[in-house]
Amino acid sequence: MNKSICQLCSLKSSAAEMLSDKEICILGENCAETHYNPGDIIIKQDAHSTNVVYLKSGLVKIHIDGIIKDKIIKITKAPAYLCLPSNFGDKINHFSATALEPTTVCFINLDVFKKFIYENGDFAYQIILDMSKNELENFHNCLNNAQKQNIGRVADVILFFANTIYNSNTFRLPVTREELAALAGITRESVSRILTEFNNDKILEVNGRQITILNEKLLIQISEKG
Amino acid sequence: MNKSICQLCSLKSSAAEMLSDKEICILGENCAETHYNPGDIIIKQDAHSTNVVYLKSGLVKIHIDGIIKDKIIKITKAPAYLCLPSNFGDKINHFSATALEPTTVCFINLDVFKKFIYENGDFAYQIILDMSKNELENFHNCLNNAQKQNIGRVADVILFFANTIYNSNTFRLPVTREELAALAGITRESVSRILTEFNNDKILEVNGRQITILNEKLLIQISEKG
DNA sequence: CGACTGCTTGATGTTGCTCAACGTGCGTGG
DNA sequence: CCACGCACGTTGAGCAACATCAAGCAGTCG
Repeated sequence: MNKSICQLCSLKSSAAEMLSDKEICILGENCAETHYNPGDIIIKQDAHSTNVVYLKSGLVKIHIDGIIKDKIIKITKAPAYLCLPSNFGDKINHFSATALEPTTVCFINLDVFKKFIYENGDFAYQIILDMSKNELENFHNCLNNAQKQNIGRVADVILFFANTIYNSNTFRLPVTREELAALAGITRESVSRILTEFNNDKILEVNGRQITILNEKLLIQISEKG
Repeated sequence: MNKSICQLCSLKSSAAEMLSDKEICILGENCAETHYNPGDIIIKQDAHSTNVVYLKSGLVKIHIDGIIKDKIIKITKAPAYLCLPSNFGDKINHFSATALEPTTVCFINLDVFKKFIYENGDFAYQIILDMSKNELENFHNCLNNAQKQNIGRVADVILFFANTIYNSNTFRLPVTREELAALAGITRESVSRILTEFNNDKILEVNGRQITILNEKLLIQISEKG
């Protein structure tokens, strides 16, 4: 881990942009940067949550060991704070976070972070904005998972990677079929079947993890109508 | 609607407790109290979100018109802020809120609320705490709905009313079977079947909307193992 | 009394999970 | 270098869980 020079950081969060020079200095002294490779565990579920975790670059999955099987809550792209609610809730990490791509993370001292909230209204407001957007997104996901059937969920996940993560209709999945299933809340067999079906119907071109969307309109339809 | 005298209000939120006398005064001038009866709509989905909504007393359901059918996101008991994320997100209400019992609500001017966040760190921190707890709860719900089968979901909902809403093993459901189904994410027929099954197995005593939990231990087991 | 709402129960069809078999690529150790 | 185990992926068959459809009942309101 390195003490980071936050003044020079070009990847500040919108909240950190609100900090004064003096506060940025304090941040730098209470902040450690770490690098992770794909598969590395960044946060472990049920561990004590002692730091705010800022995802500076990279891609991670937020997941939880369910009673029965692992469930991936969501995929988060930098920049983002990871699991703020765990920091302020009961101080226990409710989720694990694992890197999917090479990822850089800053661990920020929780007390310093709190101090900023107390003393810098603009900072606090940005954090609240951030949490609000997050929660709305989560609700959207929940609804999908609650009402759609398998084919719609898979369509959803594909569109999510295309639109939100890679901004491209052709991309390489950063996850296995197993993880895809955990994300959609179904079995890996079902994922497999649906992907080959999409391939046969010329909706996708599937080649291992390489995906190309051929008929986006239809895919959106499938995603929407369930 | 009445201008409320916030100074004398005994049902302040933990955030409002942090306000100074002067701020409470400002709050009083920018706050309107309204009463609702069961079935009354408090917030309407897709409407412009112009006020912070504080649930002072009563019980409401937060729901959303899905593509296919209505889904109840959750049941919220006073005291609580309703839908803060909608206020700070895109200013559109993402959910509807409907009273289930006689309910009192304070509408607070959003600009005044923001001002408090900017200028009073304790207030901002309490709001963040509140949102954090909310989000953790929501995740818990999401997980349940994602992994459990029908019988476990119904057990969950019954335990929720017993433990969280009424703090008693005998209570009267504030919702129809239809709403119970929308809350558990299943059909009303399934709810019906499972409740009679619970009744036959002496787990519950079901008498219309009147519920008594006879075998809580078993009910918890059913809820946990899915 | 008829219309309506809320609830229950049974019959039937569909969805998707489980289980099992098998193919493939990769790394390890003999 | 080959044999083997292992993770990942695909495919098919059977079955359980649920939704849907349909019918009927009780209570209520005009």
